[in-house]
Amino acid sequence: METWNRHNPIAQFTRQRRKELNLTQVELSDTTGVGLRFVRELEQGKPNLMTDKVNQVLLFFGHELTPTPISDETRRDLGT
Amino acid sequence: METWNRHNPIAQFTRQRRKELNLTQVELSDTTGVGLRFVRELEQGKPNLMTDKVNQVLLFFGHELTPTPISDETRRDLGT
DNA sequence: TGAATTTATACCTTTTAGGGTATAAAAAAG
DNA sequence: CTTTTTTATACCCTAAAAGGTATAAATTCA
Repeated sequence: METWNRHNPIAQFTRQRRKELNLTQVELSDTTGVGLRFVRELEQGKPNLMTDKVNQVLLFFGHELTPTPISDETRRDLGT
Repeated sequence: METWNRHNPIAQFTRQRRKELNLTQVELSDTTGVGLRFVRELEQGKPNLMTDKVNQVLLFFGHELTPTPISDETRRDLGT
């Protein structure tokens, strides 16, 4: 099983934004319409998610998934 | 069923980069290790993909999926 | 401290993404 | 134009994501 990583870009972004708005995971789940379990797996860095669910959450923060140059953080994870 | 969109950021990016390198879908499939069908669905803008598969392809181009502010293109799609 | 709230883990079920392959359509090459 | 290559569509199958819920751990705050 691939390993989870709470510090991947998506997980980190979501958790940070949610906290900034002082929302609980339950509230974020309700407002975005995704399941509570999904919010949790997302924030805990589950390695495999469906893009439309992720975007459903990101949209709430005015964001979406797009390809960007690999970050140092990620490069470190890849052992490069 | 949600509608496909060949012009979404991920689809567009992948197709463009692949062409720049003069690769066929088959070649991209082989070198990245994802199925050929996946490459096709990706480039044709299937609305729902798994993030790790997408990243498996993007990695080949030195990129990865991250949250970015919503583009005008996407905003148009959302009818906003 | 202890009570209340928030987050994390575990189990089961339904749905669907992705792989493989075979075929058709379209594009490129000759 | 005809042939070859590339891309697109259609089918079945398997694996796993996402949902719901119940419980446990951790955090907050009185």
